[in-house]
Amino acid sequence: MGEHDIKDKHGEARLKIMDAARNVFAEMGFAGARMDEVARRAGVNKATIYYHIGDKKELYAEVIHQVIGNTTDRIEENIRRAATPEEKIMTYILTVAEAMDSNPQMPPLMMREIATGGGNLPDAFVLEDFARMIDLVKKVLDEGISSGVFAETAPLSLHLMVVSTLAVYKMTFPIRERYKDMAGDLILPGDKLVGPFAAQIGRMVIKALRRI
Amino acid sequence: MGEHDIKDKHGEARLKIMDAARNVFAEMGFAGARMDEVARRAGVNKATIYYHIGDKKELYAEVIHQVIGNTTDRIEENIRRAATPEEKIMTYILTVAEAMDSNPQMPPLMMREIATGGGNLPDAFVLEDFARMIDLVKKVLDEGISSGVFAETAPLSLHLMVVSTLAVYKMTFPIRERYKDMAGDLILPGDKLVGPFAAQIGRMVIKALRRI
DNA sequence: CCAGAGTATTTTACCATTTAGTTAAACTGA
DNA sequence: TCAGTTTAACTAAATGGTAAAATACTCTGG
Repeated sequence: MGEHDIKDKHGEARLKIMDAARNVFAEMGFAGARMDEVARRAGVNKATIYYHIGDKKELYAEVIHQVIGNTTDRIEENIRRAATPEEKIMTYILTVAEAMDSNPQMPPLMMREIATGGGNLPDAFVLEDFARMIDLVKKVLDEGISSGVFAETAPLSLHLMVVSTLAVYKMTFPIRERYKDMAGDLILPGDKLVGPFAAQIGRMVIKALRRI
Repeated sequence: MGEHDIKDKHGEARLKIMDAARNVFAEMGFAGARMDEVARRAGVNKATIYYHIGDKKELYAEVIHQVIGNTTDRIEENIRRAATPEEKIMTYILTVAEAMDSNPQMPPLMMREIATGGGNLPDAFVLEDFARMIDLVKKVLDEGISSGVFAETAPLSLHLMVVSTLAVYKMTFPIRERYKDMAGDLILPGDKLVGPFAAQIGRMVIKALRRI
């Protein structure tokens, strides 16, 4: 522990580097990201990155860990406050949406990582975070199933559905924006998830989960 | 037209190049893809790529066009054969699943493109293909809504949900495989979409769409 | 409180490699 | 011969990474 805290003492350079790296990796992907660009945005010399963190791979792993861990924490916390299984599902969906809204680097990082088959994922953290998340969903589903409101459903299916739908909606904003004129009312507006879109997805998911 | 046919005459080099390029871009993304690697896999000198197709961007655009156009065609065709709106929705989902199963480069290409905000998308084709797809979904939904079986639903929401869920499931196969031992029954097996997974998603989506 | 030795951090300047793209020569078939 | 095609060889720029000098900071004994 005490290792992925924000930083103990004079971690200002480290913070600025991580912040810049998160954005650069999200925008350009691992291969597209440039160490020079990270240094430029962090307002730091490139060699400083190597001094504080390490090479490109280590920097990337650090970024992924930070983002995934942070989000999982939030969801776990919020879900506790809801009462019924249906409320818990809705809370879970809204919290994922909220996490993506307030942490816009998360969807692209996630999607790119998935697109590479997780090739750059550092085992250590990710397994833990990921398993924790699925387990969370499973518990809510089990509660709903045993109380008779939910039909039998695979937790992973549900989770993939929720996360991918929200992430893709978020990420397609520029594309939707670009083709707005031509497609008219077919195109949904906005890039905020929290609001009509997340609510609609929430309702659809709950309907899909219900017995009968 | 006659321009995105497989090729008229001695298009063997072109075919091999496109085939290699599709795979390399799918595996490595645009920035990660190397022209030398494409040439190597195509069994062709690098300069031949520039002679037949053009630079990296043109090659990429060609690949995207081929993949998206091809898939949209298939869905449009298959959906015609279904009778009721519910059957059409199921057909639509199964066809997307089938397209992804038989064209495994599609999900990663799609996801990466979405993750970059469509930055590399060539306007010309994509707009057309994309609009066609959404319009298709809209017609099926409208039919179901006016006949009273479906509730009002945004076509784009539905489409994003279906496509992203299937793509993400497909792409998480290596990750799921990797963590199989630890997570036990939480992890769904297999990488084929057509079968239990697509069927389950189909059922869930239809339930979600139903009035009441 | 301070000199200055010692440590941590940052920067400059650089290298080796990779990579997109080009050129001009060689080859092929009609 | 000649247009179409392929190839080897090359270039220029970009890029990940490093070594060593320069700077900032900390801590000690006087």
